[in-house]
Amino acid sequence: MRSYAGRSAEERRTERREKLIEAALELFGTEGYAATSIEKLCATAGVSTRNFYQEFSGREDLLLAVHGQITERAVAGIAELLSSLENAPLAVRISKAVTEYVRLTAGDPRVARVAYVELVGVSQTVEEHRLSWRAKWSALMEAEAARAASRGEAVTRDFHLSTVAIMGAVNELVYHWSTKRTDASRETVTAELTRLIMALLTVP
Amino acid sequence: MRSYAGRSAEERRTERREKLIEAALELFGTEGYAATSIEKLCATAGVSTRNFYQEFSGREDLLLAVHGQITERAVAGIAELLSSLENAPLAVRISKAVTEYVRLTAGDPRVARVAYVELVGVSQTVEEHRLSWRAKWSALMEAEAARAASRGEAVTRDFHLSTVAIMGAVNELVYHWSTKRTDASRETVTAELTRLIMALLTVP
DNA sequence: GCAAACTGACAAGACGGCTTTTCAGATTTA
DNA sequence: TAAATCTGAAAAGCCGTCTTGTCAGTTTGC
Repeated sequence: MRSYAGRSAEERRTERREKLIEAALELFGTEGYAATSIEKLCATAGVSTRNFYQEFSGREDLLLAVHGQITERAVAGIAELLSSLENAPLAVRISKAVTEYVRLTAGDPRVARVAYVELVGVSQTVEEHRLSWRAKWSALMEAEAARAASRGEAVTRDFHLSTVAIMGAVNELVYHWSTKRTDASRETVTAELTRLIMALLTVP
Repeated sequence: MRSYAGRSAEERRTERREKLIEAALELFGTEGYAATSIEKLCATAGVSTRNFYQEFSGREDLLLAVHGQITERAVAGIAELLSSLENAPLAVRISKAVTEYVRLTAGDPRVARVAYVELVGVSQTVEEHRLSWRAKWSALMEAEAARAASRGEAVTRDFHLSTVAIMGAVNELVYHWSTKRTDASRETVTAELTRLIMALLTVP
């Protein structure tokens, strides 16, 4: 491996990888995963098919990479936000977390589509990836609920099913809003979700 | 067209159609839509590929037929149930409707998988079909909410976003439970959903 | 300047599924 | 019984995609 065009081999690989992930976000997020061939991906990224197979084992691998990037950003953003609101009241923590989540995932409609539509039902492998992320989100929310309960801000009960329901509600609403923004303002959407989550945490 | 093997042409066509829909439910619901070829479908149904193309324009057409059957049964079941509970209190109507919905869609895990996973993100056409059904459910729920409000059983506000959130919550939880029944009893699931819906209808 | 390494573009083989056609055999009607 | 009709099974052509291999041209290190 030798440097080339002023860049090291490592840099060239990383750059190609990023260009392919960007192209995947664009194509998977607008035309759909099923309708996107590897040739289209490479043409959009300005990369040869040979390069493609140097970075990814196939189209599915690229899909997982795109989703991984999206979700890692979202998890990191929410975790950082919550830790910065250490002593804020529950309603504020929930409201700000929801607002940030909506911003991160629905800010770009392509992101929402990849995360909530294109990733679903692709294959056994992708499905396992999807469900494992879902479990992580669920655990994060259960921890937050337990914290609220211990501070007397929420009732004490098993919140596992509640977190699953919340994920469904949040994702469906975020996707709905990302496709039909005329339906309501962003504030209305976050208010609706905050109301739902607060209700689940405080109603016995 | 002539009768054959004691059956009219119409009967033979209907029977083949039903056998194909049953095979599709089995294969789409266990191995997945993407992994199911037309040959597999025909072999499972005990029908030739020639017959297949006499009944359906392609694999996607069959998927829509399966989902149509599932959803029509669910809508009809819920509508009938609600009209039979004309004067029952809201909590009872919601609870029984949720119970019936869970029974209809999660009773058979294959049904849940086809409805909530395999139908998502297949193609533009299928997506339109899916979103139009979602809009119908939303309208049904909005009407029910308006009815409850006029009887003083719910607050008066725009419930559109709430119905979208409810659909997400219900579908996610039903699917979750249909795959991991050990997590909770059916009663726990319906109780969780009833709580969520009642909270959204009564919290301002 | 030169050999070695790397590049993108292109092509070609492999593969699998879709869709139509063919065909021999079974069943019905006259 | 004979002709017409319908049947399932098999095959064959078609198509698009994936994946690997080749190649001439460019850049690098010495």
